Amino acid sequence: MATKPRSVGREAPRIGGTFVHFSVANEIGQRIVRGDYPPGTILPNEAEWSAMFGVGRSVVREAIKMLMAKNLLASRPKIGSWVEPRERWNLLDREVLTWYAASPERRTFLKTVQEFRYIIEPEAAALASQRRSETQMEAISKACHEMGTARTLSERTAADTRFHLAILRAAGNELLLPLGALIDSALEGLFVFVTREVNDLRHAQDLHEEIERCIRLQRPEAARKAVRRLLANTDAVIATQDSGGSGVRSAVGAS
Amino acid sequence: MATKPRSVGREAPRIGGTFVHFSVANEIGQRIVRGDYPPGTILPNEAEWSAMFGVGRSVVREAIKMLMAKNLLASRPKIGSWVEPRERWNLLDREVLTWYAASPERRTFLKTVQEFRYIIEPEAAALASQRRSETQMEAISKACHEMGTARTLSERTAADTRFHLAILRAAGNELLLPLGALIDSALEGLFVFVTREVNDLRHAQDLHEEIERCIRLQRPEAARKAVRRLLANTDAVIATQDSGGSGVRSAVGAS
DNA sequence: GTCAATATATTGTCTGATAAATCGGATAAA
DNA sequence: TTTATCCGATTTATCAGACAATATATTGAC
Repeated sequence: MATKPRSVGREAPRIGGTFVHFSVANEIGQRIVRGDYPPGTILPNEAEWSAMFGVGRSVVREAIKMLMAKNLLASRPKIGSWVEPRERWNLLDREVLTWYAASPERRTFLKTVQEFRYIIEPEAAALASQRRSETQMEAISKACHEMGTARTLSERTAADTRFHLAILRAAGNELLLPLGALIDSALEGLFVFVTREVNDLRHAQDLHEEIERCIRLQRPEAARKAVRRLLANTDAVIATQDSGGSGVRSAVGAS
Repeated sequence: MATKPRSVGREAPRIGGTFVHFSVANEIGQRIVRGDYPPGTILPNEAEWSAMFGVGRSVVREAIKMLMAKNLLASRPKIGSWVEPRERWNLLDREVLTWYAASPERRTFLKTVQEFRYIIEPEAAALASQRRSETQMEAISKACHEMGTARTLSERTAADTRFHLAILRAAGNELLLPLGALIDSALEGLFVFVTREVNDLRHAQDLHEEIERCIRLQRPEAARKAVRRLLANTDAVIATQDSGGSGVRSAVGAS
């Protein structure tokens, strides 16, 4: 069973468990967001991609349809496929955001996302403090507590993410949750973590617990302010690493 | 040119100017969001869709890839395609939101979107009042003025949309703009308009102009409050129509 | 020089065939 | 009886080759 014949009739049709059209979409999408093909550019035609990646034309077509669904490109007969203007891109898409995070504009990306959190999260916390059910409150408290007792950094980050998502869920708006999940997954995708001294960690934990308390006590305005304090703290961390580090594994966590 | 021969060699490969795979994706997507196939359901297979719509298999496959790109479904050999759980859907997508708006849950949708605007737009206005450039300010003022002088309702609505988008653009966050465009297009997709008496229209116009003024004078906090007032006004309209109307062409505009 | 017909290149669509993956049942073994 | 293994069937994944539709570019006519 360990060594099945595996009769490879053709060249590997799959790569690492994901399907080929997915890989191709990923590759082309990344190139577009990265800026290899600026908006307005006519992309290589189907045949060229096909030859370039060594896959069938249908695979290329399906990959392109996936990118069309994200508004990264459009196409018409005889013209070819072209990159859509940036404003049309569906930036609120997990994959697109991931590609963005991996692009040379990573710095801009970080600032944009961080600012975006200033808009979303305070309000979410306020809503959550008004509407959270008991079960939702438990989930929030549990995640918060687990953040405090986490032994490894990745454990802590995971709990942090759960904490934020639990708040968004408790806010009870169907559009808020995907938005938060989007941001979290984009940041997570950077594979970078907050590297703070213990003091900072302790401080961050206090800030999280304050948020938890505000939501428990159902105090919207206080919750809003608490979240703002937490975000300001993260800002400071970003700023530090930004100015200080050259290529220092710079740094933002889910918190 | 009006009556080209059109030599239809085969059965109409296109429908109303849009390509077939697009129509098919639209149809299947709408059915999923509408709830015809609840999450977890195995969808009809390629051959069935193909026969059902009278199109080739490649068209079905490409349509399905587009829906996969929106996380509405996933598929694997021998299993077929199944509807993904709702939490995975990319609700922050223009088309998905449009399908949602057209579903039986339209009521829920309206409430969710309206609440969402409470979160986004006040902050956007505050940011805009701090960062708007002169050109951006001109765009905002122009749209606001055109709202006041519009002769038809649809003209007014269009100007209203421009007004909101101009503010979001001036806020200078790359993630904010798609979000606003998303909301506007979703509401617009409802094909419903605010039907107020002249008094209400006048009042709404005043509220818009107040926002414009706050942004011009660069007063973030005042802008925030002005937007909240505008939204509250819209809320009232929705509530009225909600309780009053049976099927009364009920009602939300871009404002 | 302007306008119309034609050539051409590219995507859109259809069809048929092979590969891969997995479910379900049948069969064999403990 | 229960468990493990194998085989067949079904469905998507992929390939390959064809024709249709369409818009640009070229060419020709006036």
